[in-house]
Amino acid sequence: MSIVETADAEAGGSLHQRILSDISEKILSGAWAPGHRIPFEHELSVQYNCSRMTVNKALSQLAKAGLIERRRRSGSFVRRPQSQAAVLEIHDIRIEVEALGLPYRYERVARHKRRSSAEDRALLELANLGPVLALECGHFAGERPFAHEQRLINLAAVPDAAEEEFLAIAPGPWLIGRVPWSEAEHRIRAVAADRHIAAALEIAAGAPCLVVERRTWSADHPVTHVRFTYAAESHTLVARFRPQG
Amino acid sequence: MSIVETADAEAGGSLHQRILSDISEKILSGAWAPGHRIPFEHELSVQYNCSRMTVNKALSQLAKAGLIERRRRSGSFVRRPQSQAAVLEIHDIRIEVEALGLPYRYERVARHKRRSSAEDRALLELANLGPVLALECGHFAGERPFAHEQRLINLAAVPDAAEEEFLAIAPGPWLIGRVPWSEAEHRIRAVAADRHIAAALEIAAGAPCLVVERRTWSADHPVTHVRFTYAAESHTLVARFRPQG
DNA sequence: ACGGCGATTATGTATATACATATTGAAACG
DNA sequence: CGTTTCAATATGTATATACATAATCGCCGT
Repeated sequence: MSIVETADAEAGGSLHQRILSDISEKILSGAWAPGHRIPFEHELSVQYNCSRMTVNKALSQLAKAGLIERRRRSGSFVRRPQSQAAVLEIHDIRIEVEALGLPYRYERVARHKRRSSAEDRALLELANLGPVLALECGHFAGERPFAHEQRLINLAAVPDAAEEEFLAIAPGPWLIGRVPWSEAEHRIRAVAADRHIAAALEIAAGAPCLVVERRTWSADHPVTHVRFTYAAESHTLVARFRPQG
Repeated sequence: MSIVETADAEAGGSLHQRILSDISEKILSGAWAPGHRIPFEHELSVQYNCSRMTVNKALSQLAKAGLIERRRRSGSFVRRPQSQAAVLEIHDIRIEVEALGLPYRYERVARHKRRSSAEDRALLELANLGPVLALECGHFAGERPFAHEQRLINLAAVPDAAEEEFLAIAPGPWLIGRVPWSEAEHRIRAVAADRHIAAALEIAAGAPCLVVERRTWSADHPVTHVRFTYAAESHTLVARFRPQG
């Protein structure tokens, strides 16, 4: 029967959002097993006391997300989940280089403390204004540049970083242990080297590079955003895993 | 002026689908650069001779897919190519493409059955000689090439594959379910497009591409090696995770 | 000039309605 | 008895309309 009526506390704000999250909760919790037929749009519109269009919006999104399957004239059904979890390990460049048997060298190129620009805040997903530390560093394998690092540190989350020069120690290892991260996000893509990167990596402008960006949070506070750029020949990311667990 | 009127040949079928793919084509092709303001809902509804709701549906999906950003009172803007892609876990291209709200199309380009060459055996980490199936396939998002697939299948491990033409179904989905994999390895790197890849992806030779290679084993037997090549603009891998819970 | 305030505007959500489309199940028919 | 036809039904798409919400612009008064 109707759960709603008074529309008490909820998250999404909008009604279709709420319907969507109610249903996906049922599916993800296992209350509605794969194959289970979801109430018809018409029934849900009565339950939630809304129009069919609103229910349709929610169900369409669930279908696009792959949680349910819709069949005309038959109804909507919970789909079997079909994903495997893979975890990409966080890599420490020194270890990568040394694993290659090459001597590792670190170099701090630049360091600026500043009020966060709009771009900084976008990269960090930082809501409020506040100071950031912008760093630029080189990582070398033997004589050759191995990776170029561009990093932002949210000084509101890590005030100690303001006092550190990062001349002897790279920001990655410095942060680890000092700031326990609770969540991280990697973005991996290929780009053409611009002039700045080309010079830093000693490659031709326009040459393909692998970019790995990582954003890290600690207890919902953005901590750091870092972009590593590797010359194409120098690097391959490897992730090995087994299905499920 | 109105491009539509008679609603000539198109793909998605529905109007909002068509609007969506028109706009994403403009964005993915670079015709509308990041920051570009997209016509207002009102303007598009005039252009396409439809209601604002229909345009809204298309733009909302584009926003959810991350291609555009919508700001009240200001309009909708092309976002920086932090395009979208499912997490590293699922690597089903159809799902990635459909998550963008674009129609997916698959095409088998070539298929050869042959005795494994030395290179084949190296890619598959295959110890003994034996037949392999070499496939080349195209994956499209709307009209644009999204990814190029080059695959080897170890026929000793999957004899059924010798009888399959892979004209209607992509080898990835075909293999899943038929061959339970026990282990997989990903290699991710950036390369410059050679002539073959450039032609397949409709990009310039030498342009940066993201290459994802996956090797899969089932009970210690190599099953398949696949290489997906993406044009740089079209793809960003995203992996988000927590250390434990 | 400066700061506040309301009007304007684009998007966000929801509604009632309409018709299209695919599929099911049952009735009609050879 | 099998097949065809047809109506019922659930989803798919589109429309006109309405009001909410947020952000911007310009006006106004101090």
